[in-house]
Amino acid sequence: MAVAKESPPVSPRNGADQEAEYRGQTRLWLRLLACTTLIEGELRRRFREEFDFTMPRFDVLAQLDREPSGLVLGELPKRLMVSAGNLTPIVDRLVEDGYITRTPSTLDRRVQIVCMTVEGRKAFRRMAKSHGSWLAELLAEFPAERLDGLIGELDELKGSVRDALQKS
Amino acid sequence: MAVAKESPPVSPRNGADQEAEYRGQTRLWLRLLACTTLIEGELRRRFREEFDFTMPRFDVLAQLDREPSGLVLGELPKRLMVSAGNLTPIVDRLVEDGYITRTPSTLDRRVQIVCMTVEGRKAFRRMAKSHGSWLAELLAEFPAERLDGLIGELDELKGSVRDALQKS
DNA sequence: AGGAAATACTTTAAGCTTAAAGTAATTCCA
DNA sequence: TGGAATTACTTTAAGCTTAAAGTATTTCCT
Repeated sequence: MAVAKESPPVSPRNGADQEAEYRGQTRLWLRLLACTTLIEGELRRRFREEFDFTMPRFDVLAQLDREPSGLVLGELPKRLMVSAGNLTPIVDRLVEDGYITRTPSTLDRRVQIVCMTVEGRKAFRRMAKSHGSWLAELLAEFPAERLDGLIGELDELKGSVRDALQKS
Repeated sequence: MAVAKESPPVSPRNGADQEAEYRGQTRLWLRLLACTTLIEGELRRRFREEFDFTMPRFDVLAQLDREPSGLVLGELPKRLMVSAGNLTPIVDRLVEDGYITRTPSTLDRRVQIVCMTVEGRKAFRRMAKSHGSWLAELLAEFPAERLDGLIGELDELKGSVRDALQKS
């Protein structure tokens, strides 16, 4: 839509030509999605089988692991790129299960501080180690010397998409 | 885990060394996930706003678009890499809404054939066109001449992961 | 001061997702 | 032939996810 609008073709194009215009981008998207789905499914399966845990819960712990003094609850949706409402029940359960604490701020009664417990940190370290080795296993056949190159490309891709989103 | 088992280090390693061993793979995974999440969120938002539709529904139609004579229902979970139970309510609703038909096979009463309707095909074409141009827009800043290279890398990555999964 | 706007978070409704268990039909094979 | 195993699909329970609406608190501004 925006493409056709922003750079109108000199001559009218038929459906096939238009399709050809964005085939590369569509193919890239499908590959990206396939890779992510494949890896995510396997990671989820292993988290469940080995630790009876879910990835969203792990992701929350991973954020808190980097913040010894805890984090304002509202930071989590931003960092994890999920909605705020999403986190409420996930944090609820992590508190229930003793992995984290949720403390109302004394300065602003709307704000809550979440912080990993000692047990939470221990559990996270254990799971993080497995998580890393699972990834190393799953990606073992991909040439290690090309990892950084691919990471760089994906970084650029992410930047491009962010820029495009800013504009729209 | 498997890495440590399959190629035991000559000398014992401390935690930091172990972590370094798979940091590249972890970073790659996080980039991959970030790119996918970013794009997927935007596509979902646009599907909802423009067409009041969801991506899983679109994915089903995309599969059926390539099969003029329909598809055995059981093929969908395989192609879309989702569970069978997942598709039941999605297909239910696509049938309800008139996008597809679901016909019991006369040869095997366990089997159902799903097939796009004329209206479904029309709706799909319209959405697919937008889908493509959205992707072109979102990826517009990424150098077009490097698309194929990245696609190739992701293809290889996918193959590597598939191989690793086969082994495990 | 005191009302409007903004902020932080929760709740709700709808839909996606999976694993596991369940149902019905078919095939396999002894 | 007739029971066991397999296959195709559905159902269920639990959890993730979002958008939108709701609540409580704070800030901003007149």
